[in-house]
Amino acid sequence: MAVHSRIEKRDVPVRKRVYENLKAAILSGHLGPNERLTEEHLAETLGASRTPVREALYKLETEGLIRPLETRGFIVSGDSKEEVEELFELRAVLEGYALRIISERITKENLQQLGAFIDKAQAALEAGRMGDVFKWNTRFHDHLHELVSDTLRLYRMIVDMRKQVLRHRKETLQSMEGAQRTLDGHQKILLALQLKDPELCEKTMREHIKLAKEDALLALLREHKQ
Amino acid sequence: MAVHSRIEKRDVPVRKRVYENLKAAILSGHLGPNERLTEEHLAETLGASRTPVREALYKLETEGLIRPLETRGFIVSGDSKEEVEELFELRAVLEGYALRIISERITKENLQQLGAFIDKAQAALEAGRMGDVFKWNTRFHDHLHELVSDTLRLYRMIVDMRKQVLRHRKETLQSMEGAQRTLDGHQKILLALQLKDPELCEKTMREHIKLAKEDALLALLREHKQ
DNA sequence: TATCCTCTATTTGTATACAATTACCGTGAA
DNA sequence: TTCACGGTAATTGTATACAAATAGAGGATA
Repeated sequence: MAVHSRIEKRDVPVRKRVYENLKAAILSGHLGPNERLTEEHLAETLGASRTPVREALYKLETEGLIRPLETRGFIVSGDSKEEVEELFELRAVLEGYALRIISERITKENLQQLGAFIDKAQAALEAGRMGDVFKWNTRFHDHLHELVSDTLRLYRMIVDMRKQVLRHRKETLQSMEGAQRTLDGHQKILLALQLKDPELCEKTMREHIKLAKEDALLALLREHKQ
Repeated sequence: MAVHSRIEKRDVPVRKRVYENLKAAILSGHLGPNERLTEEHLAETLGASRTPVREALYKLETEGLIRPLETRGFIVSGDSKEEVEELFELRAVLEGYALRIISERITKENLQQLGAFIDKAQAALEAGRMGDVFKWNTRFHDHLHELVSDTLRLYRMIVDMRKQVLRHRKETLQSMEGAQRTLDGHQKILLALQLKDPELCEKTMREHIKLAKEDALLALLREHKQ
């Protein structure tokens, strides 16, 4: 056992482990918004020294997941209406642009693959397996993202934002109507891609994400009302 | 003298100073592409310990200014044709979107101010004071950026990219035709804003930055030919 | 009782120490 | 000459130490 953990430590840098743990804790909601973070405490909790913790904190700061307090420490960024809105707006812009690029380089195989994901999600929806709907929808987007993975900056930004969005999306997909709307959106995206119309692609993706934004905002509202 | 420098140190954190210095060195070309960076060496040069240097390095990495070597150390990211292209493309998308937002909230005073910047740049151009042309053009963009400074993510991204772009723009504006084209672009942007047409605003800004991209690529080509 | 001041406990910023990893150089054998 | 091997120097990852800054509590004074 001791040996095993030592091997793990050798392979994965502590800094990385700390970073991933913190990020997961924030995105999963384990560390709630406005929670205060101090280096010492985190270091203890995560079983590391302050050095890697700081590095993780600074990285999370540049990603906007936490923000520095005026004087000392950080707090987890809240998900105010404005912030959620901004996040989705930016996603809409970036993913819209990405789809424009994609439309110019997509192959028949890619289109088939995307279609297959939609079909699987649709089948899952009809069978009421919401977990699977989520899974195939995720695959759909992942497949699209892969297609711009060479455009490194864009790719990074999109993947990053998508991760942040996940914390506002758990509940959204739990409603059948929401899920059906998402699927319709994917269908439209596929159509735009098949037409190879960059302009339409960009527009369609923007609208798709705008819809997701509305859902997320509604969910947020419900959450705050409780 | 010693006292003075000590006061400076007290106000500005070393980490920040190191970061700014490194960034400036890279953007100004003092640290050329493919230059190898080691913590120890940088720490010595900048008169700091390794801790703040590391922090600065990691930050620069997330910004894409440097990239980690396979095993150890970092190198300054080169400005390959692809990277420059990508940078400008993304700028076009983000600033286009920003102008769309701006068009919905801009005031008469803002429009007048922007017009004044254009006039001053034009006058400077006709007088052959290229330095001033650059200055007023910068003010023009800065003024626009201020108008989205509440949209924090977007604002940060734009400001960041703009800084990175500067290293590809020094020579561009030295040609009279290039400067005149830039000014024409600004005039068009102002017009689109006056019309309060979001669609047109986005399109116009994209085109404006696409032009800047062409200039930058030409400059890059010249540079590589030498 | 309210306010200001001081002292202490936290907490962060920076430097440094140490271990582990990797590159680099030289030497020897085929 | 070339390749392989071993050892040393360089470099990084992490922990820790220490100083500076700050918040917060408690006491003194009005």
